[in-house]
Amino acid sequence: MKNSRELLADCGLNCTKERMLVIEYLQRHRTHPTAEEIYEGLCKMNAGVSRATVFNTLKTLSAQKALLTLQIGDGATRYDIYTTRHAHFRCLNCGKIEDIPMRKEDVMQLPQGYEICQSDYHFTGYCPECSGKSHILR
Amino acid sequence: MKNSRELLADCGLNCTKERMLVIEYLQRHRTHPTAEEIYEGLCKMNAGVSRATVFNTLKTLSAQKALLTLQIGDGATRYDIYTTRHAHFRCLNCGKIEDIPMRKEDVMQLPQGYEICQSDYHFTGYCPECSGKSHILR
DNA sequence: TTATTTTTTAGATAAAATCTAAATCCGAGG
DNA sequence: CCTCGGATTTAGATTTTATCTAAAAAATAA
Repeated sequence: MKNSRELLADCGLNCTKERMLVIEYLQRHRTHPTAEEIYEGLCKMNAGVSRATVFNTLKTLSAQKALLTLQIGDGATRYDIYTTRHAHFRCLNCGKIEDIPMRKEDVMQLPQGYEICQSDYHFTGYCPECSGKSHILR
Repeated sequence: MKNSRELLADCGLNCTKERMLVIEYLQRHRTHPTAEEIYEGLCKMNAGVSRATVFNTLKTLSAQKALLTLQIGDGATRYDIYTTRHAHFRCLNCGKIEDIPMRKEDVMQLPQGYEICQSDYHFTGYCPECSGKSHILR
């Protein structure tokens, strides 16, 4: 796994303490957190990083394709520092968002002429742990 | 194409003038509009429908799976009244959102145990019309 | 019709993200 | 190491998107 300093250098971005903290938070928390969750996590560490910086950093890194942005239908944008091809699954019962491996043959080909910069494959439903349970809460 | 009255009946929803107007707007505008765009469109028609009603109606209809909600990464949620299986493509140059047909074999299978309620396959990039053009504006 | 329930409404509120402009930091060049 | 200029950070204001509230209106049931 690339460290935060290397990752920033590869993106051609200056190395700042704030950017490193955001990257390292995402590397430690593979839960697809929102900007707000990252901000609160850093606050608890007394990192002294402002909310605007968290948003700025996430925006800058995603412009460099150093992280994925996820709009998976439960409000705020979520972020994923692992950028190798995979799909996402969100459980309607427990709320967790899981990475789903994607094989090459799972990637849909678009008609000639489209230039793809990004693709997102999202599933919503009940995960194996929640699927068997009573549906009363639904 | 089902008319708005039939569509509401099929969902077990009361038939109101406001709901019919929202459904008919979506049937006439296959551009994947936002709630705000629908509201403004109805205002121009002097439909006298409030913003809250547009949001309420969209939420009610999507809970009944009578329409798709799209979070395709450019801000507000977008809506699509055509609910047969298809993917979406958003052009970074001209901004349009296109429907992309999906064959059965394009649908990825998840591992055993997952219960899928919804799946979304979104592509972002440059459409055939914009792909050839100068990249200066990017 | 009358009663009951559902829906609509305008405006207030909340949530998510961006903007602003002043302060601070980074790092290239000396 | 030090300085300078551009890049970055910051707190708070603002904007955007969506939801909440409770009273009024409309739809449905009796």
